[in-house]
Order: sequence, then C-alpha cells, then structure tokens
Amino acid sequence: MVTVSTLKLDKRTYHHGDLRAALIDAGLAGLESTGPERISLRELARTVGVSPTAVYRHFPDKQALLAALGCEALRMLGEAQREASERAGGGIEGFGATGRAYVRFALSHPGLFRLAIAHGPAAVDLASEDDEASRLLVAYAAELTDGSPEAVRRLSLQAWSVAHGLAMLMLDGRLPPDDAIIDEVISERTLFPRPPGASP
Amino acid sequence: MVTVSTLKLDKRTYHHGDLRAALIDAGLAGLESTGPERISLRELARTVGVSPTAVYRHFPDKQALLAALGCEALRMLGEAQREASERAGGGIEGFGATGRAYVRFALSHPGLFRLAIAHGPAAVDLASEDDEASRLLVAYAAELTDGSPEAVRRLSLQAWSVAHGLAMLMLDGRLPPDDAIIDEVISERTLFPRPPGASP
DNA sequence: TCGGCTATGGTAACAGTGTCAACATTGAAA
DNA sequence: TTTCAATGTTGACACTGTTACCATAGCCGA
Repeated sequence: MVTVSTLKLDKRTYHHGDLRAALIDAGLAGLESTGPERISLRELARTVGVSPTAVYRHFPDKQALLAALGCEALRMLGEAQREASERAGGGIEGFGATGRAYVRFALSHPGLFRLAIAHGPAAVDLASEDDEASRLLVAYAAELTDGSPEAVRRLSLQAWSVAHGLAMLMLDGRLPPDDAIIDEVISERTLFPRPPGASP
Repeated sequence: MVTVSTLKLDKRTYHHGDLRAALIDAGLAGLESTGPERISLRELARTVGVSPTAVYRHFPDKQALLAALGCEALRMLGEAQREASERAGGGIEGFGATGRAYVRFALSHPGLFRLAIAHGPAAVDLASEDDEASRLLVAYAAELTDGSPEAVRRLSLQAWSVAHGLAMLMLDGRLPPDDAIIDEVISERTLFPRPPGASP
C-alpha cells in the first residue's frame, strides 16, 4: 500500500494535495474487488472526489494509470513472495514456497495480479529485471543449479511458466482454485525430481 | 473456420440469411488482428452490414457472442495441437509437440487464444472435458505414466500449466516471443527428465 | 389464395466511457 | 505584488452495450 489514503481533502480546497497518490490508492482498492478491465477512469476520479479530466494532469492516458497501478501491484507480489521464501527458510523448499505464494497471491488479489503481469514494464531479459519477484526467481535458479547461464535461464523460465500458467488457468476458471492442486502442481519433489546441482 | 463467410447478402434483402454464422465469422476475423477486449459488438454488426441491435436476436449478450467465439477458437487450438501431435508421431515427442503447438498457436493467434481460454466453458474436471485439446492432454498423460488417476492428473496439470504460462507470459510481453525459448522450456528431456512410465 | 404469427431486422434513446479543447483557480517564484 | 506554471473544471465528441418499441418478411394453416 502507498499509505496515503487520507489525502482526499474536503472539497473547499480547489487543489487536491496529492491527487496522483490518491488515484493510485483508489485504483488499488478498486482492483481488490474487480478486474482491471472494469475499473473506469471516471469512476476512479469520482471516488477521489475530482473531475474526470483532472486525472490527465497526472497521467497522459488511462493506460499510464494502469501501468502505475501495475508497478505497485508487482511490488506487492514480490513482497508476498519474499515473505513466503523467508518463512520457508530458503533452499529448495523456499523455491517451491515462492512459487506457491505466486499462485496464492493471484487467487487472493486477481485484479492486482492481472495488472501486475499485463501492464508492467515490458521485460527483455529476465536476469536484468529489477523487481523483487524476478530477482528472487533468478537467485533461486542460480542457487539450485550449477550456476551456468543456460541452466539458470532454463530453470527460471520453466518455474515461472508453471506458476504463472497455473495461476492464470485458475483465474480464468479453467481449473478450480483449489489449494491442494497448487501443492500438487508446484511441488519441488514431483516437478524437479532430481534436485538440480546434486548430481552433475 | 465456419466456412459461411459469403453469407453477407446484398442489402435489398431485409433478412440476412444466417446472421449468427456471419457474426461469428466476422468475430474470428477480427480476433486475428486485435484482442478480445477491443472487439466491439457494434463494429461487428457494422462489418456484417446489420444494425447493432440485430445481434441480440442471436445472442442474449455480448458475453454470449464472445463465448461462442471462444468455443470456435478452442476448437481451432485443439486442431492445431492434433496436427502437431500426429506430425510428431505420438509418444513423448508427440507430447512435447502438442505443448509447443499450444504456445505457437497462442503467439500466432493471440486474440483467438485469449478468448479460447478466458471465455470458454468453465471447466470442472479436466478428465471430463470434451474439447480436443483437453482430450489430447489427458490421453498423453495416461500414456506416459503408469495410468493411475493421480499420476495422470498431476502430469496433465503440470504440462498444461507450463505451456499456458509460457504462452501468457509471451503474449503479455513479459518474455520475448522467441521460438528458441519455446523449445527450451517445453522440452521433454529437461522438463520430465525421467520418462514417466519407464521406471516404476 | 389469403391472413396472421413468429422469427428476424431496424430506430431511437439511455447511461456510461475515454479523451480533447478551452477556461478557472491556486500557490509559489520573480 | 505580480506573474506564471501547476493543477482542476466545464463542455463537448465519438464511441460503447443495452433496452423498448416498431417494421418486415417468410412460413403455416384455413
């Protein structure tokens, strides 16, 4: 959260104070209850108590607003994953835990998750990303392989794909959002049967 | 394709002939060039040469229209996978081929793919689905495991998740839509190192 | 053959959206 | 204190999905 939620001053002030932060806060709140497609620029402005076009003083576009929300959502996702990783104590269990946290975050915050993925900054190289989620991923992949770039890359991509695919399939209703399925699919034991790095 | 594309009769006829099929055809054509959220009911009606509200004689909703398009798209996806499977000659290579075909279909028909997943019929149990894609998946999973329900289930879910995750990450710009990455991620050799069913 | 009924199409309108141009207000710097 | 850039507002435009109501046409029975 941005913790600037009480910035909606009373109406007597012509200027708002920090409209940008208020809009992002309202957007994050709205994303908790509906999907990204259904949040409206005008309604956001309404809840903040401002005219629709005032938004354009802070974001050139609706897309830009969504992108800002996406960045914040991505940060929250990474934070959830880091907590899960620390709780699991690192190692291969930590790796699995971050994957399961990825899916659980998607299920409990569908709007935020969708926006984090769909409207985040376009990624070029996974290794050079600067968000916490990506950092965690490649760090674990390096730890659990021989460290060669190819191995790190492959494990990162495969792990991310599994977690993301499961999350999206559940969000889109193609698979039931069942906790047991998460544990079944994202399992260090069955997914990567020979712990990488153990044997050459 | 539905192969009813020339049904847009000239304007002198008050009734259209087969408006429903024409709408679906136009929708599929539109999905080839843009995403599902950007196709407009009114524009679809316009390209077919009919008033906006005529659509409501054949679909109760825009959602219903999208659902119909999603079913058709899902059929096309399954067909692409079956072709790839047959070309690879079955077995574990066929399994990998269907996975790669899944991702390639997503990349070459993003709109169709998104709609096939997002607006298809809500799935309850993977084993009881009646679309070709699901059938292929569980058939391969049964062939490549000992056939126990748990093993079949797990392999199905993991394989689907990997393919779907990779496809979505590429479609959403989080990973470059690189053919080499597809081969790298969806590889029978690295993803399922011990061919299931070989050793107990 | 004819009359009516139903399937299918059209018109007008409503509320809502994102966005632009032009105008208004404010706080702070010169 | 004056001016100016930052910020907010009003009004409008084109577009959307949807509804209520009206129009046409082709088929079915008398």
